Amino acid sequence: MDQSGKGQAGTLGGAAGKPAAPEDTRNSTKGGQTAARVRKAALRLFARQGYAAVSMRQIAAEVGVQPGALYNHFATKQDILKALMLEHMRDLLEAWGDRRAKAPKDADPLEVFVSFHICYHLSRSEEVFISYMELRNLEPENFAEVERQRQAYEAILTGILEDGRKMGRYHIAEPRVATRAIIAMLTGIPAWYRESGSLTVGRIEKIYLDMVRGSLGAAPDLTAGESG
Amino acid sequence: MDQSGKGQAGTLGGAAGKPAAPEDTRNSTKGGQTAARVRKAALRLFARQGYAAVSMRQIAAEVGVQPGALYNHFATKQDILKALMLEHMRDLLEAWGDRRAKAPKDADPLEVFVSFHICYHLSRSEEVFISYMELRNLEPENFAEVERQRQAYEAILTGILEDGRKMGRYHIAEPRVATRAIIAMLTGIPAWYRESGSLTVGRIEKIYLDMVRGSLGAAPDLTAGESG
Amino acid sequence: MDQSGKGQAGTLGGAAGKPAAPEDTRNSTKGGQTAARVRKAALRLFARQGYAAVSMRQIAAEVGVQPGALYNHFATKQDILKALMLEHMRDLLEAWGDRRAKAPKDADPLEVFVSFHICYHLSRSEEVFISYMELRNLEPENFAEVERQRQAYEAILTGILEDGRKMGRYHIAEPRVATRAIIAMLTGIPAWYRESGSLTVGRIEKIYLDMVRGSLGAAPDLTAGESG
Amino acid sequence: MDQSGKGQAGTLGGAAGKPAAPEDTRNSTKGGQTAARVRKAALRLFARQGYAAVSMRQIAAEVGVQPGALYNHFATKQDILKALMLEHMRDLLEAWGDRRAKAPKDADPLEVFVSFHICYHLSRSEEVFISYMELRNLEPENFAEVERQRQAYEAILTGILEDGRKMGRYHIAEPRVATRAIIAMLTGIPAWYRESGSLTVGRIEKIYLDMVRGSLGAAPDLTAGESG
DNA sequence: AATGAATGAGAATTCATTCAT
DNA sequence: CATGAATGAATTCTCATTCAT
Repeated sequence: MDQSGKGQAGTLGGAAGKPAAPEDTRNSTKGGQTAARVRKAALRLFARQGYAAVSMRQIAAEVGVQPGALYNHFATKQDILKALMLEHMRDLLEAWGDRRAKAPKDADPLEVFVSFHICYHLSRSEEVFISYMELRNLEPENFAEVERQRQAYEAILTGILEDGRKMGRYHIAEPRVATRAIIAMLTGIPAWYRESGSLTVGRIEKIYLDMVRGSLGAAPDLTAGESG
Repeated sequence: MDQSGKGQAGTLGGAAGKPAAPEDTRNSTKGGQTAARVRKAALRLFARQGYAAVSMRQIAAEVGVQPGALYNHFATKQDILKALMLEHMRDLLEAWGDRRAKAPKDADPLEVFVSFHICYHLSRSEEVFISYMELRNLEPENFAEVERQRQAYEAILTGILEDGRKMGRYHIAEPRVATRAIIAMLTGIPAWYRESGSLTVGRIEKIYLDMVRGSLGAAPDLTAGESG
Repeated sequence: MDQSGKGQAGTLGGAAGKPAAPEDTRNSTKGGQTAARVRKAALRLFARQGYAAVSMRQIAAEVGVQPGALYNHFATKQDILKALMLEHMRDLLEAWGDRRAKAPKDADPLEVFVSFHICYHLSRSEEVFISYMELRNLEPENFAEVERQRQAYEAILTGILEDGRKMGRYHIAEPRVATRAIIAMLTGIPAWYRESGSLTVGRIEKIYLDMVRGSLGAAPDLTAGESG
Repeated sequence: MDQSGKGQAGTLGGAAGKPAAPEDTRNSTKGGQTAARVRKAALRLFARQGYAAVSMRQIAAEVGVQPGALYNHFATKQDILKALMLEHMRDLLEAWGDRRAKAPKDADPLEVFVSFHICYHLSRSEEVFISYMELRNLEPENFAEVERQRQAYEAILTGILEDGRKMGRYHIAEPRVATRAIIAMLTGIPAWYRESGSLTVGRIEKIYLDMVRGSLGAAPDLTAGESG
């Protein structure tokens, strides 16, 4: 019953991002289409109101279907959440794999990661938001699976930091701590970013990359002037 | 059922809003004691399960009282959340006022703030957690009030950063962005910190202070060696 | 549980009358004053919302007192209703006694009764309304008592009708039926009467007296022209 | 617990308002049957105990269903009341339309109306009772609708009276007042009428018709002797 | 694959009433 | 005589889920 100190996240307000592609589940059948619409509706509603505050009836209404019909696609409400979160983590790791593969060999891995993280999190802000906020509503098994993937993702950055430290580029006391600090910093962006604001994504990437480098004790990137 | 150690991140702010009635937290009368116990029980439960997932029955059971008795102290469930959040923000700002007053005149303001933020957030992790997670469950008016205080709190750090920039100590493109980045970084700590872990609070303060300074382009503090 | 066919009444809207005199209970003590205010508040509320829909809390709020204080004056909510209804019937019969005593010996008893009934019911419309509407909410014993007094009141008119029949003035098949018909007709007045309307009470009395006389097959009263 | 024979009186009206959806009363589907049973149970219970004193649980128990199931048929408790009252008024006006159509051309309209009103109100006494007692529990919009129909019904009698006055048959000062007086008189019947009593409906009709005619200053109907 | 109706549990809140102070 | 706090039961209504059609 007691679950203390769980999942604090700050991407409040979230939801400014583009909706997940409906092809995610690659279903061209009528049922598959409905399942995708359920996922989409649940994603929006969970992000805005929270898993516990959203009813199956609300989701059904959003989809334009009776509540009972949802159970043709998901066995329980919990299963919808599980699907959203597991797919999000899987997509995140997949997307990182793609990005790394496409990056030039001589690119700064830290820069690639920071840029990727910011872009991805801004474009999938609802999934990201849910992934932080609703962890405690996952059943233990599902929670463990997501946690594993989260750690895998963190390990990517930790690896980059350790490599950089070995090469003398970064001065880091605790790579695991630095990893968390950086990811927290970056993940906070969607909480305040607005497309309508004055800052472009590119500018945000630049600012944050500089801050991240600085926090690692790295020499500033001299290919550009002082950021700002 | 217990799934501890879930992710926490986010930006924070705050301002000297209207204080809640001081009687709210009095402890002298019988009713005041019950009200305090309600607050405490709700704090724990909201932090662990989330506002929407906690029932008044649960709170009452925790307090050792019938559900109806809660309504002698709080008109609605929402009012409990409102009280917890407004009091937290008020306390946070008050605590900062105390800390700043006690700090030596020649202390580095950034260091004082970072140290304060980490200590306070580690010592009041449930309030902090709720303040991030349950914002969306606040009714608009209450939300606006909390938001005002949050912004006032952020303004403290922004002020420190701008002063440092004027003095040439910090190289910051966008103080508002830097503020959010730093607060997100610091606020993420309670999500992974465990008293039983190997890192002391003092050590965490040191590591984060170095990272924060670095992120601001400040010269490292040479009174100690490489942080570690 | 089953109370079929009870108390249909039509004095809807009621409540245009003057409040009952607070001296009803002849209490000059502080407590007596509160009791009177409870009665008054309950009268208004019962008339407007119905006994079942009014809470002790509402009554207390109207009186400006905490709910528990009501129990210093009435043992139960039912007792308030009982007091209002029994006092109303007692007052009605008392008022009739007064009126008859004051009437000139040669006055037409029917005219006196009709005039009395209309005036009294218009001036005490809330009590009247409650007396019809809330009969079914009286406990059986209290109901029986009120019913007895109601029958006593009806018997007054029945007596007048029977006297008139014996004297050949009225042509009535069933005096008991005629009694109910006339009382229903008269009691319906407060449901539509408005002080702000174009009809004075005097005019209403005239119209109804003519109708009542006609319904009894009496020769019209030639002391005035055709009513209208 | 059973206290029968409580007072009933009042004025009534009605008009050809918007018909409720005709599916409301269908009986073909399983749900339609349940809805009809809900209506029936609520009718009985509201008539006996009053709207405010009846709980959804009680209605559900009467229907033999769980309380939640009621909400598949009526969105709120208020909606049940609304349905009962609107349908009653609609049925009353429809029934009058039928009766008038069937009456011989040379029949006395007043006689037709009085006979219709008495019969209809004796045969539908629960609906009638609720329609008088629970008006104040209708939400304003629903109340207005019922009121409109009530006035339309009253207008039928007012029309008859005015026609009779023009023809010199009736001597009436205020047809609107006379309408209310007559309707109050007639509507009071179900409050005391018992099938087991000594008076037949036919006899009651005769007595009341004579009283009504007399109250209008009409010559008594000489096709029968003194009513009785 | 969807509907309409149902279940059984549980939600927030209110109720009449009691009682120590 | 009034208060503030409590009880225990009840209130309307919503919930996730099931299932025959």
